Amino acid sequence: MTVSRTLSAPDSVKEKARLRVLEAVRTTGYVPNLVAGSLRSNRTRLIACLVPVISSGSAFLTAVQAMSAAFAAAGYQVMLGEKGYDPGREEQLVDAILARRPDGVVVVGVMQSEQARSRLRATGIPVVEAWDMTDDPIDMVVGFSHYRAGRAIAAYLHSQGRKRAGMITVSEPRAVARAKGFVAEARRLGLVRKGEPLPTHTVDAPSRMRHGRDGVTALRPVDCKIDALYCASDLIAHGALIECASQGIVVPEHLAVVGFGDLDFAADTLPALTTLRVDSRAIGHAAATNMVARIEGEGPAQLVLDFGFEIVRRASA
Amino acid sequence: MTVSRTLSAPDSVKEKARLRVLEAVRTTGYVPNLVAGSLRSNRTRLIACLVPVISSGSAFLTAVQAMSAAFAAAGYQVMLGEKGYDPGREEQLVDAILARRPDGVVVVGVMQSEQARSRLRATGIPVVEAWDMTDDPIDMVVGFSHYRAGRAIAAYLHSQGRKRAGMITVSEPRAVARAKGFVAEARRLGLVRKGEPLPTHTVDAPSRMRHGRDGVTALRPVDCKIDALYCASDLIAHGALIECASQGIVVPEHLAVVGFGDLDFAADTLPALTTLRVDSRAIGHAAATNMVARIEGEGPAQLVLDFGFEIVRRASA
DNA sequence: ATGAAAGCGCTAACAT
DNA sequence: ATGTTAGCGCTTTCAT
Repeated sequence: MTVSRTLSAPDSVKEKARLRVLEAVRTTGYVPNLVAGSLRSNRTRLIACLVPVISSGSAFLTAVQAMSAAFAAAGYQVMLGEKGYDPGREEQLVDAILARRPDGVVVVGVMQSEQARSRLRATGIPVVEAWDMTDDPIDMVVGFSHYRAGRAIAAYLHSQGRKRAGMITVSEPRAVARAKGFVAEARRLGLVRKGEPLPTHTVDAPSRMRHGRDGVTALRPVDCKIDALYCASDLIAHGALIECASQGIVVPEHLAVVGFGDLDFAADTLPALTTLRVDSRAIGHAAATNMVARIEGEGPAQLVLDFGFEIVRRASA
Repeated sequence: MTVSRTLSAPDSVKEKARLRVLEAVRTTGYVPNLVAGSLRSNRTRLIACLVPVISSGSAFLTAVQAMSAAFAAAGYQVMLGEKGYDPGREEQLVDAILARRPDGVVVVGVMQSEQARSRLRATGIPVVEAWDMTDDPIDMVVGFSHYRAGRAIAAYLHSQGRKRAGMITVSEPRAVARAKGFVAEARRLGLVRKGEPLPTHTVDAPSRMRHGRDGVTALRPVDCKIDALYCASDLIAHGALIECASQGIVVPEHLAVVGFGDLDFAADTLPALTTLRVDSRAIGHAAATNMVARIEGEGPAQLVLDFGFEIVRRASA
């Protein structure tokens, strides 16, 4: 017990005993067995973090990074799981995760599978859904509304005097929500021809610059007379800028281009990219600190944090 | 015991008993406690994966993704740890990790701290150092030589008739190794003026497109008469291409630009980026499968896998 | 094919 | 401030 106390609550041990213990720890190379400790105390100090995919250019990576740093600082380790975009996989993953008895689960993006959601809820374990808003949270939510983000982009383009909108979007739940918001607002503001669909090019996640190039080629902005293009990610938008340059379409004179995410290259494209910024670092940090507070019993019983977003106006729109 | 067997070795249980167990599992919502199982069996089915940083645009992310998929398929969960670029942090992290008794540790890039290395070695736990080669491995190594990669890029530029080389590099161990190789070979081949240093712009990790733009501005390729530029990452190279375009420096006529990593946007820049490709997916997969084989007792006693690299010739050089 | 006994290495709870 | 006892929920081992 004196060893245990020395390592977990040094102040409760007299200096003399503590020094003897630390000396013995050093000479023997003793490393405590957290597996045993976890079994007894029913606390693993493990957090499961479920992400859609591990891929560069995903805007949420920054949130994951901020989160993992904040958790590490509080003495928690992060276990990573890839949900993929398949609900069946989610259920398996949730069971594999729960078997390890994490002290908390962070879901980046909402969990699709209803069965997985109810399984999580049933355990009573703290859950943060990060990077999205939902009407029916499992537990805590920290993020922003993708639907409203899409609307804000359409409104911005309209406010800049644009007349006809097009978009390149991704078949991934958050991007779909943004696309819906974009279309709804674009239609409301007259950026879409009556009775016609909004010119759209849809690609599979995860986004790549290639998709932006292909999207511009497929949409043929000159022919279909659009003067504003929303892209579901900055990576796609960057590809669109490049394709425009190579086709002689002048941005923003002929075509305004808006991205999403304000990734760290957005200010350095030609022309600099107008985009929607989300404070990923803050979201990740808040997800972690609220989770830790909840676990350690000082947390909020309920929590819905909407961090919102802002349009970053640069040269491309 | 029949429950335990049903869940871990179903074939050793008669069908009747098995069905009863599975039915009970379903109705009670029983989720086995792997913490207890791990304590008794001394196997956690956890793999610790230590990465330099979680950041988009790092070429090794693809390796991490392939690895985590292969581990998941084999029934192992991945615990993520950020080493940062600070050796002190490495030691703390290694202790925190070892306390969880992972069945294996994957280090992306070699471990800097000698103390951390010997601590890992002392435990006898399987270790894979991935994404690099080293003369003094802790255990297994799967990767390629960054030094040779740097040399290959210099040799390629020389073979294309280039006369004077410059570079934009990053203060991160792997990039430093490449830079050394690049300088050595460039000097040997006469791409550097006698008695002068190779024109170099150095930035902090992780790389960003901004660094490429700043690097071109700082190096002033026209004034210092370089006609070949090596960039430590594709992201930096892309920034360099953009800055060249905005300054009217024509690539490749005035300046050949080579990147590193062959990230998925490399073919889509203007002009398309010549770069050095590493088969990250294969490296990640091999790291995982060899680790699993070793853990499960069928693995190689020793292992050094050099996956090499290839120059992908595109328009920029 | 199934069951009984023991114990993995800690820490909660209680005693001194 | 330190020590004693018991037990977390499994799996190994041995018995039937």
